[in-house]
Amino acid sequence: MADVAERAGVSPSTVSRTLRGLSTVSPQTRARVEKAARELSFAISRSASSLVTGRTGRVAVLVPNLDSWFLGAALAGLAPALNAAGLDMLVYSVTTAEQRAEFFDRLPARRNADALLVVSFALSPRERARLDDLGMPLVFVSQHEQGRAGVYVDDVEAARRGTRYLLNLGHRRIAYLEPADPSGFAWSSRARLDGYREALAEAGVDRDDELVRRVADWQGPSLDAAVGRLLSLAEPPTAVFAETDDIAFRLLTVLRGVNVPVPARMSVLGFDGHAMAEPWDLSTLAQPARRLGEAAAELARQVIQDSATHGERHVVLPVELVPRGSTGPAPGARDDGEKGEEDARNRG
Amino acid sequence: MADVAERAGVSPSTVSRTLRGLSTVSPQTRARVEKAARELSFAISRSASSLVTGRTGRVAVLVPNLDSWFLGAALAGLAPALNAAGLDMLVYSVTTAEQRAEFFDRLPARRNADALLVVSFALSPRERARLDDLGMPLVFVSQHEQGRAGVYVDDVEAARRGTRYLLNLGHRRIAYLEPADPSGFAWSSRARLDGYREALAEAGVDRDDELVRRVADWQGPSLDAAVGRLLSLAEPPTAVFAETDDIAFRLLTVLRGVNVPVPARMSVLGFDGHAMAEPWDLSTLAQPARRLGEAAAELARQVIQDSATHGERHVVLPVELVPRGSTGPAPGARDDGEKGEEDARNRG
DNA sequence: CTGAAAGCGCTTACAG
DNA sequence: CTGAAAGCGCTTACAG
Repeated sequence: MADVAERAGVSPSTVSRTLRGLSTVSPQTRARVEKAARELSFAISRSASSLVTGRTGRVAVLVPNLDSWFLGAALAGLAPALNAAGLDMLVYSVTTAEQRAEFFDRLPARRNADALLVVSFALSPRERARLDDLGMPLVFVSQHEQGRAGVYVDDVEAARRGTRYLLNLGHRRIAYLEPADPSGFAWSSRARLDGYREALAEAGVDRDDELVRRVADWQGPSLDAAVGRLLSLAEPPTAVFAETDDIAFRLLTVLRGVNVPVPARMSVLGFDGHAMAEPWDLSTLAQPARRLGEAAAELARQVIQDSATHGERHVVLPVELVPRGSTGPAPGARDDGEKGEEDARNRG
Repeated sequence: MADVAERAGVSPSTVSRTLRGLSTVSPQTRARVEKAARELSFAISRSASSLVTGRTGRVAVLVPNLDSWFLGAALAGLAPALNAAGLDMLVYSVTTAEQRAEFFDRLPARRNADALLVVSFALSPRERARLDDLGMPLVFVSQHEQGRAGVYVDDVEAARRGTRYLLNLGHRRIAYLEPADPSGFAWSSRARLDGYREALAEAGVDRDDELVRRVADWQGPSLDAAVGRLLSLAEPPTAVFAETDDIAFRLLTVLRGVNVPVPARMSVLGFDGHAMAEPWDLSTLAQPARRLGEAAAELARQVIQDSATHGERHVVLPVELVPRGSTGPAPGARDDGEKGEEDARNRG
């Protein structure tokens, strides 16, 4: 910066003011400084400036993994939005206990990032306390907590709508497949399961916990086992609600392999709005992952600007049911609408 | 740091030495300092230390998007490996011309990151020049360039092997589907197409550019059009080699929709080793995306350590053909091996 | 093995 | 509108 000052024939103070866009610089001076900076390909040292301002211009993002569709989409929304706000994005993917200890031990200091975005990550009480200790402004993404800034969807309501949709198709035996999270790192609210149960209760369908099965998160045989259990019940389900599209995809594969036609014999409904849901013709509850990321960036900006009032900023984004070919009427269901049509046809 | 020094009854110099793990600190002093630091939840300010050392402890990663399977997997390998080396990961997703100008204008200064990883991103000559000007150490990931550190796979060889596999199944009319990159941001070497052509030439199959079609990168109707073209040729293909698994997935969907059985009437081979390839039963050339990321982290470390000798570090990782159900013998092909078996069976 | 002092490259009152 | 000076929180020779 001293070089730029010399070349432009001004003081470092003036260079600093010019480069930060302060208005208290005369146009001629500004022009000279900008020219000098360009000629020297000068780029400011964030380290030095953050040392004095106390702001780093950086936001840390904590995620439980990086190779899931949801996180990719959320980051794809988050990154440009942060950059547009002049913030850099530091990504920490914490998947092992060791990394976890490291992260909370070393990284979160207020001085190394202006805010921490916690994305679908289940903080322990101790971790929470440590972050608060450090005065780290927090934004929760795809999860929420009282008195904390957060952006998420209404899982209960969405799951309720999804379940109602299946009920409306005449299904009464509706199974629910939830992912087991072996690491326990991912945040889970059980909200989707709650929504599922509420919708069944509303419709007067008896709760049957045999229909709720937990399956290993990614690949592995436990899905086959779950399907086996469901198909061998005295009264097997005619529809399955999968807590994530990833599970739904695997389920579709298993069903195809064991010659259970979808949706003729089994309807399948997913949750996420995964990019592959359309090619798979999977009915799903689409959540706006990208927009969650964008909203998170906006919250981050606000929380950094005044960390006082950030407590109660909650942004809830909508989930849309996208009906596709993987769901259909329950086999043998007495669907009055369809019946009516048939009658009409027969009369015609 | 001054607080810690006071609490431990030592000088800041000693605190600094302790925290950096220098051996020139007596065990008792070290213990006292560490205790004090813990009690104050002290975390060092990277800004201050990088101001004096000239190192930021950060690596910038430039990607053309964030929501593709490949980048997710690569980042999933990269992030923990960088963290393990004590480096933070700054992610820049540059997808529009505006972001692109911003990035090269503002961010890459040597002082704000110790190295830049360029992942599948096509730099313009001017951008290259600017980065060199700034003395930014570069590592190319999933792309390569003479005299530059890089980690990638041998696309030519892999595509050659994939094509040979189809040839060995008796296919002679093999189409090739390549993605169109509307933004032009993604790096492309044409290497896979070259490998495909080489294998055909080796086998004495005439080159037919009617069989090579470019399709829009993501969704959209252009794939249907391409399939229409192929199926309406005088001599339609019996196999399709898709440059990416994403294209292959969409192709499988289209083929199913138009009642072309796979692989009976059409074999489909992908490229990537996408996580969904197994559930889709898609034959593919699997590249080790995660390991590419890990290797990139290692290269970054080396390049930072001595930027002098980083020129010629090239790491080439292997691609494996994973045959699955989407590929089979060409219809009507005279496969001597199978013929032999049939004869044997008939004799038995 | 430990400390005092200088300095990294900025920003920010304070003068003018 | 501009400059001189102090200081942000570290690290690093230099002494001892």
